[in-house]
Parts: sequence; C-alpha cells; structure tokens
Amino acid sequence: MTSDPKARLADAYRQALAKEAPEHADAPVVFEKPRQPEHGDFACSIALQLAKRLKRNPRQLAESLTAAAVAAYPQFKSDFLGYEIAGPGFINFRLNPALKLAAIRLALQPGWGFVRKAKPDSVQVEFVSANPTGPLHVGHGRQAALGDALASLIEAQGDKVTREFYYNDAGAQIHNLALSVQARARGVKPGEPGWPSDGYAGEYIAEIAKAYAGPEDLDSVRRFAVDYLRKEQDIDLREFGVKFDVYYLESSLYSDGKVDEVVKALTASGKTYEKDGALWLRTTDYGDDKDRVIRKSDGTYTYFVPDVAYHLTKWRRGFTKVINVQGTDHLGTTARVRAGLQALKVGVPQGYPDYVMHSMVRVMRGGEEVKLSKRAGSYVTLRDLLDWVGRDAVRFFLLSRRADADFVFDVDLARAQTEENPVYYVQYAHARVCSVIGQWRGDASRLAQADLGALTHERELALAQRLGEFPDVVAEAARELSPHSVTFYLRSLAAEFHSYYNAERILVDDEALRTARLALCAAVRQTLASGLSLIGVGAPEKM
RNA sequence: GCGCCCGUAGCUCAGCGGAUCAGAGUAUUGGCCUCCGAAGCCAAGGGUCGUGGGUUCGAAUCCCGCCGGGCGCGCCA
Repeated sequence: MTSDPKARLADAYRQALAKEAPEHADAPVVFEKPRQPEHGDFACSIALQLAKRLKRNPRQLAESLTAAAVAAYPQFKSDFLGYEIAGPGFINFRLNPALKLAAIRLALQPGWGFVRKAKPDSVQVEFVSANPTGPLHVGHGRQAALGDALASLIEAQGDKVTREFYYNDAGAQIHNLALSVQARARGVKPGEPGWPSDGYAGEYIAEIAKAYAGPEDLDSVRRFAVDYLRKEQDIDLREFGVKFDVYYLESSLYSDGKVDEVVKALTASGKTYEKDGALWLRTTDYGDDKDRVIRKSDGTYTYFVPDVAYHLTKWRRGFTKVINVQGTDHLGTTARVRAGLQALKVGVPQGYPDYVMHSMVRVMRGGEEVKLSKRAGSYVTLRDLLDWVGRDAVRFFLLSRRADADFVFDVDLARAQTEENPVYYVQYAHARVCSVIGQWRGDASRLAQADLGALTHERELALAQRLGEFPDVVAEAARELSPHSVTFYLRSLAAEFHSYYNAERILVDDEALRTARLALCAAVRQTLASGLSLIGVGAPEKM
C-alpha cells in the first residue's frame, strides 16, 4: 500500500539506504511536518541520524541518499515540486499543489477516512461495567466516552467491534445494596442503629425504598433494587448516546459452570498450592508481583476466578483483540488477569487483553474538590454533567485529554462556560460550512467534478492538506488507543476553516472559483462530520 | 516501603519512537460585522517544559537521583 507520496518516498529511501548503507537498511525513515511553512511540506532527518554512524558529512549524505531515492521514485517529478537540503542536513520536500488538492476529491467520496478490510478482526471493547449499586458517576462517563470512541475508531479501521458491559449482579456489593434498601424501607437512615455496616448512604437508596412496594424479604428487595438501578443506568447511557451489544452477567459464569471449569484447569496446570487453608495460584510465574488466592479458606472463590473465567470467554468467543477500559483504581487487575489466562495454557497470547487505564476524574465544585465515593454517596453523577452541559459538551470535554492524564472537571466552570466550551467551536465550523453551501443554489453533485486548480491561495492549500491528514489521524488514534488526538485534529481543522472563511469569500461571482471553493467547503463539512461522529459528538447544521 | 502513572503559560491541557517543538484553548489587552453565521477572525503580552545530573553535535522528549501529586499493593469486589 503506497497510496500516498509520503509512503512512496519512504519506500524510495529504503531502497536508497539498501544501496548506500546496507548495514542501516532498516533505519526508520520518518517524515515530519515542519511548523514553519518555509521548511516545506514535510521533512526528513535520516541523514542527521546516520551521519555519525557512517562517519559522513550529514549534508553530503542527505544529498546522495536523496539523489538515489529520487532515482528510485519514477513519479517524483509529478508528486513533488522538489526538495532541498537545509541547515545541518534536513531534507525538506515540497509537494505538488495538485496532490494536496487531491484530498478534497477523496474527502467527497463515500467512506472517507474509513478502511475496508477483506478479513476484519473480531475486536471487543469492554467499558463502563458498573455494578448496579448506584447511579453512574463521572468516572463512568469518562469510560463511556473513551470506550465508545475507541470502538468507533477500530470500526473505522475495518474491524468488527463488540461493545460489552460486564457487571456483578450477585456479589457482596449487591447484598449490601439490598440490605441498605431494606433498612431504608424500614425507616432506618445511614448511621442510625440498625443501619448495615457497609451500607450505601446515597439518597438514591431512599428513592428505591420509596418506590418499592413488594414483600420485605431480602431476595425480593435485591431483585427490585438491581432492576431499578440497571434501568436508571440505561437511561443515562442512552442519553449519553452509548449502546452496548452485550451485557454480560457475572452470575452466569457460576450458573454456566465456567467458574468451576477454570478452577479445574488452573489446578490441573500444576501452578497451584495450598497454604493457610487456601488454594493459591503461582501468578508470579507469569509476571505478577505476588501469588493470588483462588479459593479462600472458607471454601468460596475470590473474584479473581470469575475474572479469569470471564476473559476466557472473550478468547473463546473469538475476540482476537480485547480492550478493557478501566479506571486506574483497577491497576492491580492487569497483571493478575493476564497471568491467570496464561496459567490456563489454552493458547491465549501473553499481552491479552489490552487495557486502557484512565485516571479518575476529580470534580471541583464551589472551589472545593468533591471526593468521588460510591459508598459515601456524595459524588457527581454522569447525569449531573449531562444536565449541566449536555451530551456533546461532556463527550468532547472528556475526550480532550489523554486517558491517563489527570482530569479536573470544574463543575462551576463547565456550567458558566457552556457557550465557550470548545465543542461549540468545532460544531460552529460545521454549521457555518453547512450554511454557506446551503445558500448556494447549485447542484451539489457537480462539486465532486469541480476544477480544483482554481484553488491557489496558501490557506486553501493548507486546508486541503489538513483534510488529507484525516485518515492518518484516525488510523493512529485507533492504533494508539488515543481518541483525544481526533479531538485535537478537529479543533485544528475547525480553526483553519474559520480562518479561511474570514479571509476569503466563498460565494464569489467567478463560477469556476466559486465551485472549487464550495468543493473545499463540502470536503471540510464531510471531514468534520466524520470526525465528530467518531467521538460521539453531533454535527449540527444549525446552531 | 514497593510498583505504575503524572509535574509544560495565571488556569485547563496537547506535544514525549530527540532536531523544523516552546504549543492550543481559556483568561488579560488592542483591532475587525453596509458584504457567505462575530458561538468567528487578526494581533500583543505571558513559560530557564518540577529539580539536579547523565547520554547526544542536539533533550520537554531517552537514562539515573531528588522533590511534589494520583492510583495500586486483602483469603474485598
């Protein structure tokens, strides 16, 4: 696949290297986009990197390598205006403007930025996975935004993605939930005599108790409370625009015998031993920092066992790639789960599954930090954020930084600055471009055939070139599991469009120029809409 | 104490397979609507990239120490 000139040029350099410096034939040939436009459209520092090892003058090396590369690149003259050796030995290339403009036509094709694969991989993204013991909090919101965007990005790379939600519907936490609701229904409040020791103090417990009209037995209360909270979570997720393909219940791992099966397999692996009345697994043999208990001295299993059983089902369901989106409070599970899967000796790859860990969201309110504590009940919910700033702004904001970066969500600021949120900047660009195209009374199908040669301004070439980066941005975001780079790309694309829009009139009298500019606008609209949809944000035509 | 992550402009954060990498948004200041949407544009000020070493011709980026912060280190889930 050498569809773009950069890849063709890299190939040419690799051929040149094989001849000029066979011992460094595998040196990475990297092109960067210089910040200063006078340094060309992209630049290569390969000569600087190799000069010392080859004991050659970097500028001379750059010259001879490039001469060889150009010789190995038949279309060089049509793809490039030329190159120059700059400074200590940089090689700067200038693209033929026609090539930059070609991105406009590509962007107007269906499927722009998306890859078609003959054999799609089966990928699973597991995220949110909140237990039904309370409303979703902002951390879940971050996971929902991240997981959904990651899934979309991987789909855009041509793979088949399953969005999955895993939850515990029968463990100790659920028991505490039932006890809390039962106590509340009897008129006992948190802290009062008779309140369960690990009870949930949030007000939603009182709401559930109030809504409950069934018999007093714990089992009925439990079923009602779980059902109530599951529905509430679903409503929030729907409003957030997230849909799951599979909801996987932890309890099914027990009822299907998968937990027993895993215990047997682990025991048979010869990696277990008895100590202090418990059964341990030598996870340290697989990179964990300490061995783990699988069966407690009271005969019950630790949660580690269903965790392994669950991930075994992922493997058996044919997911060759699995991404778990979790908060850093689950940091310890990575090594454990991977070690457990290895111990099963059923051919699961070593790094399976992948993890995207995000740091917890800190919430500032009234100048003070609100601690996120599910048990205390005094945490900001996803619903709060949705009510305050809306779905698009929450999504965009939550995807505006790296997953593992600390995140301070200033509630007061988010409320006060609703209209200054960066999401409006990008959405406005989309609405604006829609508005211009809407005012033109021409035939939209003509735009794809527009003579783009009329576009000669620096801003137009830069905008076209920016459009051309979109597929790379999407591919890299998918590969690096970093949706935030799409967000940053959209911001810069919007900025470039706003700037262009202010500098040049689109609907000029000259028909050829007008049509060419409209084609550029249509390409911008398409790219903004595609990018926004990847991060789950709407692209309104009017605001 | 050990492990992982993070310290970049007043604030919130990008950049971190080294060079052409000192950036964006926001806040502050000054300009731009008789003309396609001013939720916009143009411009200015603002940082020895936590700190001290090391590697390198070249370090925000790689390595080590230190300081500061987050998370994890259960026969809890």
